[in-house]
Amino acid sequence: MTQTSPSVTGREKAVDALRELILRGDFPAGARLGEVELATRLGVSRTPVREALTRLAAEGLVELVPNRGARVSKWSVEELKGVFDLRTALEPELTALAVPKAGPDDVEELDRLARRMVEVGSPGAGQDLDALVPLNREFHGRLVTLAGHPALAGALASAVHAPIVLRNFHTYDETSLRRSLAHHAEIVAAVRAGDPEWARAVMTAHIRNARAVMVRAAREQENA
Amino acid sequence: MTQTSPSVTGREKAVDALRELILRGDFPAGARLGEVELATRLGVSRTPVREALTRLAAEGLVELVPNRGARVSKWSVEELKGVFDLRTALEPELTALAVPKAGPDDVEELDRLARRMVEVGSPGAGQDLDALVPLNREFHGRLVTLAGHPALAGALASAVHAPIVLRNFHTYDETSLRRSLAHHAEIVAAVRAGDPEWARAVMTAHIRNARAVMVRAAREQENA
DNA sequence: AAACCCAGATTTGTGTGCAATCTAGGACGG
DNA sequence: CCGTCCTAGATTGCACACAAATCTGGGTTT
Repeated sequence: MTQTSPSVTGREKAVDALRELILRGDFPAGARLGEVELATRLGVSRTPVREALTRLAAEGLVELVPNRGARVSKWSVEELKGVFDLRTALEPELTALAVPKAGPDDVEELDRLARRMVEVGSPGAGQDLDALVPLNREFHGRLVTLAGHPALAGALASAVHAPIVLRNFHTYDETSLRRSLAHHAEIVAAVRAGDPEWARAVMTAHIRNARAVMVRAAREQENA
Repeated sequence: MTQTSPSVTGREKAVDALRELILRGDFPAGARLGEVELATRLGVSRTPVREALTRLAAEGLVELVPNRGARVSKWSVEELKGVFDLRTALEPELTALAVPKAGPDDVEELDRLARRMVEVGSPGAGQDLDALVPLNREFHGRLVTLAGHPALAGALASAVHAPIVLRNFHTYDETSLRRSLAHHAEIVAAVRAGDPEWARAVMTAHIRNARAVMVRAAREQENA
């Protein structure tokens, strides 16, 4: 679902820039997004900014209330559950589809990403939870791209955004984090073995593990 | 996925009006959508029209090419298959979720819709395939709403649009059409019986039947 | 005759002004 | 003291104007 076209128009530039800003966490969830503020920051006028906001609203990244402007989306516990239900319905299937399409280079790259995540994710001196976010995006994104199924991928895209905005890896307890990293490695093994059902099963477990972590974190935050 | 808010702003008005125009078939698939033309037709300026177009593009109803305007979406055979894969992944699940939430009134209404579809859909003097389209939308829409799962429903929405734009019932052969109408009745029976798995299975069959019909029709059209 | 090229016309992209709406804060009355 | 009303500032929604890009048709060249 990444934008691959040249994007010469200001609107596309604004969409990509703003999406990246939000996904990278420059704006906290719930933050107000003033049109003039964004226009200044992105170096364009309000018009392309408005169009970018409507588009990101359609992607689910921002919420748009008439006459009251835009905010970075927030998710209630129930909404978060729903988002992970959606991932559960789609991402294991996409993973299974990706398996027969993965060539040696793809497996190699997935393996590299999984190993790198273990490096920066393991507790200790070198741990860097923020570095985990882009690596994780890349890992899941590669699998989705390999699947070669734009319709499913498009439907999944908005569901993948939610946990990213919530800066997820900081909410993992150590056990769940290790489990999650192990899942990545096991998915690579399944892909290498050419076993779609194995990959599907591990991805399902991976998502349900993440769901448990995120739901617990969101519930705690709601009660605070 | 239906817009329930008052929608006082011109943009919302434009989105809803334009979506309805496209779904009702006022514009054929692939038709060019000029901004000034739409602005005149909807009685607003180009600005809200542009925002409506970007939103409908996100819903998958229109395709937006930079500097070259908007067209009503067309689907290749491969894309159509993908869209039905998405429906297969989501709609049976939503149907199963709807079963325990349906009250007597809901069952009654679904039954009424299913019967009405048999009336206007059965070959003979009273057959009116165009009248089938809104009834079918209503039937599936009710089930989705009952499920009470906004995340899944949102992801499904774009997938439901595609067959509607293609004015689907004209492409059904008689056997497939009777089968489709029977599915509706059987889903009502499953809901009445409170059996989610039954409902899920029939909905899966319903979608695969539709998929076969649409794919065949699209392939013929592509070879013409 | 076919391909190319170039200007005019049309259409989209962007900036900006103004009206409508919302928000914050204080004055007023209970 | 608390709640309501009202006003001022700020922000969004929309329309319009201009700039940039694309499309069309006719004429020229090979």
